[in-house]
Amino acid sequence: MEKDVTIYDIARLLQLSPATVSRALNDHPAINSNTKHMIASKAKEMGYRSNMFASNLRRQRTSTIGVIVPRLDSYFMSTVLAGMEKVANDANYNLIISQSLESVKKEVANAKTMFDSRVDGLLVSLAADTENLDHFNTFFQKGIPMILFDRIMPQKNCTNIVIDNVKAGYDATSHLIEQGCRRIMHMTGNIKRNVYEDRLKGYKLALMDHGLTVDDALVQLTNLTRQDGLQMADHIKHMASPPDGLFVANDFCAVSCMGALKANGFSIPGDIAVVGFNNDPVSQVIEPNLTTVHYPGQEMGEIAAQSLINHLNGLLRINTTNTILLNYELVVRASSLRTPPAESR
Amino acid sequence: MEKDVTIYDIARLLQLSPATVSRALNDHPAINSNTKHMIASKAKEMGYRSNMFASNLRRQRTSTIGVIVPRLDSYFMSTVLAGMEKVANDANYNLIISQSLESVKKEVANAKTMFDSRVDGLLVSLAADTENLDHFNTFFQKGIPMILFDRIMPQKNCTNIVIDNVKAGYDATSHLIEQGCRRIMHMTGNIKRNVYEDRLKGYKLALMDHGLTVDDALVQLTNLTRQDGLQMADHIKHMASPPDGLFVANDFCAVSCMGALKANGFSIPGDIAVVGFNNDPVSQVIEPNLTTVHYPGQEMGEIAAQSLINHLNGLLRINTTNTILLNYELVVRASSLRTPPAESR
DNA sequence: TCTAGTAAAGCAATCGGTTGCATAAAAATT
DNA sequence: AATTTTTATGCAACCGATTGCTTTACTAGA
Repeated sequence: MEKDVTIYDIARLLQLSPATVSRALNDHPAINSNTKHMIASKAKEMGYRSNMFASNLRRQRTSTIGVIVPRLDSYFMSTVLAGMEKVANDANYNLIISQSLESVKKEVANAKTMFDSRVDGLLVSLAADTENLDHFNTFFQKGIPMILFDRIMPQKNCTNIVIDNVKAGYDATSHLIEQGCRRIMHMTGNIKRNVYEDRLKGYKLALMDHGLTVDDALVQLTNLTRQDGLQMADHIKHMASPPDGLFVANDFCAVSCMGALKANGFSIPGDIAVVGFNNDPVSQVIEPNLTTVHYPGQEMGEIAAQSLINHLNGLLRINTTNTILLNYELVVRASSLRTPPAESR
Repeated sequence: MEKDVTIYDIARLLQLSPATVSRALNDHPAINSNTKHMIASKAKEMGYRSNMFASNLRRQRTSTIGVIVPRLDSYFMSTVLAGMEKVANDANYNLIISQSLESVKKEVANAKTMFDSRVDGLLVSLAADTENLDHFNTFFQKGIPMILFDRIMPQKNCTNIVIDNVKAGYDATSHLIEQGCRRIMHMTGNIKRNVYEDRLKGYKLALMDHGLTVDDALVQLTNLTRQDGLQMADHIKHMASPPDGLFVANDFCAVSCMGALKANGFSIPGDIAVVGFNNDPVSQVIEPNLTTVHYPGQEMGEIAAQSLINHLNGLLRINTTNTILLNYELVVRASSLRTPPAESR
């Protein structure tokens, strides 16, 4: 357990002052480039590593970014984090990641922890039942930048990164209509969350644009769990006139519902055509494969992290409320395809 | 953007020395309890938060634990991390989480980052192709404790936390045998990893104990991806005498294989009984529901984190190579049940 | 009353970089 | 040759909490 090498050790060996060593290692312009090289190689030789705590203490910043997400256990979130990690590593930032498990209470606690850890900035995707951003006020007051992604909420001085969920919901619903569906059910999550609210909006718009009426009985708000999917299948079974199309705002729930529907004798897509959301791997496990909306997690993570870091480095200002929209893609698979695909020439 | 409150501010207002304030806040015995209360309430009133960097710098420790896992996007890993987070928060430790994405290269990079961040300890689950622990040598040399969980590798001075994969594999295979299977195929991952190696061992032992011979053609090493599952189904379809039982070391892969088998006209469990591993939620999506091995992620995370923290606090020594075994459970579902369940009275 | 003992609090050094402000040496200008 | 400018480096204070050692103020025992 040898002692750590410090800039003082390097300075002593090279007959220089610690100040010079510090500047050299930070590539300060006032240092002669020969000196820099000499110091750099000596540092490497001695196995020097900068003491982040001394540095942070003096600089009053931490090179740490806090990340709060509802859950880690989705393919989507995993790719988001991979993207963030990549960017953060390249920029010499650390990530502190925590999950709210969809509860405001835990989100509040996480925010406090992040604050006490003095993160330089925050990347957040909101829990299901978060009503407001009051628990982030300490950050706003201190001018600590925060970026919301995917599960967002309008907020002054806060960049949002998201896909156009209204349009995506519109496309998904329109696709079902084009496949001949006329009674389309929409199953979604807590509409406090933009992602669900907007998909619902898109659903309604698509119906209206195609001359269909919105039947409130066909809009079902749930928690989108496996259990909810099963219950919905049961509900559909007992409906006087069941839907002929089903748009679920989450693949996993869609898939569990499909399984139960099949077990109850519904044919998919014959009786009911189904579209999910997120392009979770499970969508390719179920038979028939699930039509879904894909959007780029890795890219969303990279952009979120990069925007935050750029802002921290003064390269970009997040002073005006601004929103970055990413592209999505409707991935059509068998669960919704009633017409044979158009001939490809 | 007000300035932060420091112990000097508190000291000045209360006409005390910073030393006393520091000791009081750390509940030092030499401080009068009235003084402690007075300081504590003043600190709260002023919104004081300790500067971890000053503290870390002085104490030469970071109150940070590094976590390296292959991937974040499994239900299992998400629960593990939830458990770690809980324990770490309660003990005032921070977590730095990174994923190796199953690549040694990234694992090495992550280890370096963790080292430079001066984590107090490390919790690691190894990537698929990690051959040795050389990239953690810097930690061993410095005496920084490390605990391996789930994907482990024997190592001096390193606690391992794991389930008895041999026994679990044995139980899964025995269950299939009890259901009347005689040609049981085993599909597993890279047997560099204990989890796969051991499950394979258990599989072989069970066969032998029940008087069945091990047929190498029935042991398939793959990456356990969706694609691998599909290919395996195809392979089985073309076998002269297909297996009547299938034990897959991963639920997701098992499920994709099942789907393809069904599409090829195999009945499950009639023609082939299937058992998976991990109790992933997807096991309850597929029809028939998948028999699988459940083990407690949250608990594994809690125990790993708690053991590490105890060691850091000197309450527990990880000096001898020791292994903590957690319980698992074979969850029998329809995919393997050929006999009606015994009457429950 | 005097001294030893104890409880409570303060002094000052320390952890390892960073940075504003000198300073010294070399180069350029007059 | 004298002066200004540029380049390269050093000095020393600072960031905020911690802690070994002292000091002060009481209390108890002789």
